[in-house]
Amino acid sequence: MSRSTSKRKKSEITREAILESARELFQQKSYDQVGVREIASRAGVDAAMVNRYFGSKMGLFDELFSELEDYDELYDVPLSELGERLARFVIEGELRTRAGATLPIRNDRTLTILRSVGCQEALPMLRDVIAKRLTAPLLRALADEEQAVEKAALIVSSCFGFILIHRMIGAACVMEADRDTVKDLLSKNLQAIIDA
Amino acid sequence: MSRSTSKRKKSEITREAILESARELFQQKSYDQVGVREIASRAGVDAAMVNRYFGSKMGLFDELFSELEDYDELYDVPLSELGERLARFVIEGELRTRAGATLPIRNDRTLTILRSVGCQEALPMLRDVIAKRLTAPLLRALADEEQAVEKAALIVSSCFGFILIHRMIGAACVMEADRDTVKDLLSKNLQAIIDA
DNA sequence: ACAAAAAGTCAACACCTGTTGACTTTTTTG
DNA sequence: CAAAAAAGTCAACAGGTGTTGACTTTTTGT
Repeated sequence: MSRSTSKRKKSEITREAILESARELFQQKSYDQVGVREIASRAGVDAAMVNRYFGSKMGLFDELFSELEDYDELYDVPLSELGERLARFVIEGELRTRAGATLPIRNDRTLTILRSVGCQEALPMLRDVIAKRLTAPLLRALADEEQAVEKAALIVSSCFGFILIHRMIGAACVMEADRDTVKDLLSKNLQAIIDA
Repeated sequence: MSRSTSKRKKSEITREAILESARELFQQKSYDQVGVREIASRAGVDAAMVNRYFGSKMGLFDELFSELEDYDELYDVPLSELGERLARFVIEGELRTRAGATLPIRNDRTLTILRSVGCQEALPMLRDVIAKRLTAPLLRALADEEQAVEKAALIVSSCFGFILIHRMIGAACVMEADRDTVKDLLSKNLQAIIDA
């Protein structure tokens, strides 16, 4: 009944401020290029708060992937349409259903994974996220297909590869390419893997 | 005529020792996870030697890409065979001609690129290497095709993506996949992009 | 309103980083 | 052989890192 139940508890606010700051920064830079002081100051709090709320810098980083969306929705479509859906997701960064509604799935966290994949300290956890959260649902969707494992490996490679080259490296060849043409090519390409 | 012309000049030896040490380490860890002291000690010299011979840590890193092989050879094959050749190169890491000779092309440096692609300091240079040394020859090979830029973008994405998932992340789905099946799928997949 | 508990601040610790300049040792040259 | 030049060593610098514990302020429950 005290004034703190109407507003969110203060601790919740700063905790969320730290998380939001970390989301932004870890999407721009790799794990060891982002300092706890930088995260804290952007959140308007002291650096020690990171350790208070998340135990350690790695604890905070870990938390970013606990809040990862459920990717089963992404694959919840007839196999004959999966290629196109994946291409849209990879290139547009978000996913709209045919009806026009926006699914709560964005691939921002994929970029965060890629940024820090060079950090030995973070790699084991990221590998785990990729396996359990991203690949496993795809494998489930492909379960009835022959060579499901190999197809999944190639699909994951292609998707990550495109996001890497496009959003992270910003390689010239991709930036100069026509967006719709690329989307069409990628769409048919992914579908070809599925149908192989 | 002094004894130093028979043996290689001492300075050449340590210079090469530093380079070899750097090649190994930067292939295993990212740019900012490898220290100059680590490089030097593995080469059996003092850390200050890195700065003496290469100006700075970044100067040494830069040097690793000056010695990059010429990738024109990789694409010097009829377009109808390019898909298979790229797949072999990506998966096996080296390239044998039909005759059995080994071309002096390895994709080790590709791994070095991927390891450090998360480092803001190194990214501009790596982006340049990708554009000028890896992508440009491919674009030349595809010059007569329609949608050459878009096809190149997708091919580069797929190749980098596979090396990323396979050699760097070591994701479960790829490690469990049957090597020959994956090679066959990737080969046909890349060829499909070329022929699209 | 008072005491207990939670939240936040601050300074310091121990360690590591790339780089530099003075110094010593080795090699080459005249 | 002696002097000049090259090669290598060493210690220190200035800055940054994540983390911690003591302390102060704010909020909570009675």
